[in-house]
Amino acid sequence: MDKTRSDCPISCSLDVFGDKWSLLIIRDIMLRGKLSYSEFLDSEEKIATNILANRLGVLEAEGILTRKVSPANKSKFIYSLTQKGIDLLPIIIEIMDWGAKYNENCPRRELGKKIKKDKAAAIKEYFAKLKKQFT
Amino acid sequence: MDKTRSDCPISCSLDVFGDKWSLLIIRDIMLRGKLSYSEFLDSEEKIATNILANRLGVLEAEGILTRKVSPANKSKFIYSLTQKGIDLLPIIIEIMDWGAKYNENCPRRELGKKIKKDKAAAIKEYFAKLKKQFT
DNA sequence: TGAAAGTTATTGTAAATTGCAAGTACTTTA
DNA sequence: TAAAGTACTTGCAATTTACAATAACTTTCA
Repeated sequence: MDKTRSDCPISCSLDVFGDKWSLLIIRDIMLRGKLSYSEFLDSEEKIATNILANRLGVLEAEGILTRKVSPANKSKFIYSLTQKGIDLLPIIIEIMDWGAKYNENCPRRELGKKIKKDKAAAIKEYFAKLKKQFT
Repeated sequence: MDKTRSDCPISCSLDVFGDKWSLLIIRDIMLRGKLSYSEFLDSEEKIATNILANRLGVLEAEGILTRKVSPANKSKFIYSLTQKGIDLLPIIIEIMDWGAKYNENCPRRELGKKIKKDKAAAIKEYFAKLKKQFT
């Protein structure tokens, strides 16, 4: 991080992921099983390649994700969430819940329905899933 | 809203408040008792006047806050949270908690400590407080 | 072996957004 | 009636973003 605007934890968090793209990358790796640059690139929101490369660099520099060369394909990187990245789950869940509640045209899918039914249980379930997958 | 990038609830939410400033305005009105343009303007992060005016307009257009002329001063507006705005509380809380956890230099204040002790109770307490204040 | 395809970027240019300083229109206060 | 306060708007420079093209590298396949 270059500079923080204040010592408020909300402000410091927004300094890291307060933009239209960072949390969508986190969503893709956290909830949609995407692990590589090309998978992130073909999401429906159509992120530009330079923005994607920039955000992956920032998120890696912030210790939210890490990358290593794919064993199956040495020209490819596999991205993983760190614990700091996994801990973004409740934020993602709350944003998803709010968005689904207030947008007619945003259907709740599997996770969205679980959240509506029992948010705490859904968070717990996905925390366990992510911990198993990434650590 | 002009256009949404997709029908994903996370993407739709970020279309509304996915920037470095919107949630700081929400923080100010939600947690710091700020109610007017000039109060928002003198927060420590130093938002520019044109950005503030633009974000207040967007947040009002999205139905997250409303404004009415101040009874005490007819040249002044008083901003209030709608239910849609109050429902941003869990997002704010989770972002605050994550930021405090991962930033050495972000001390937990009163609410931060409550969150760490019992997040669900803190959210419940503040929901009640906001409901009383704004509805 | 060598051409084609796939992956993770970088570069260039135009458009959009943001930051900063100044000014405006109106109201309240002294 | 002058001064201060409030909620903006405007102009301009700097930064960020979008979009297209290209590069460097690896793997696949004929």
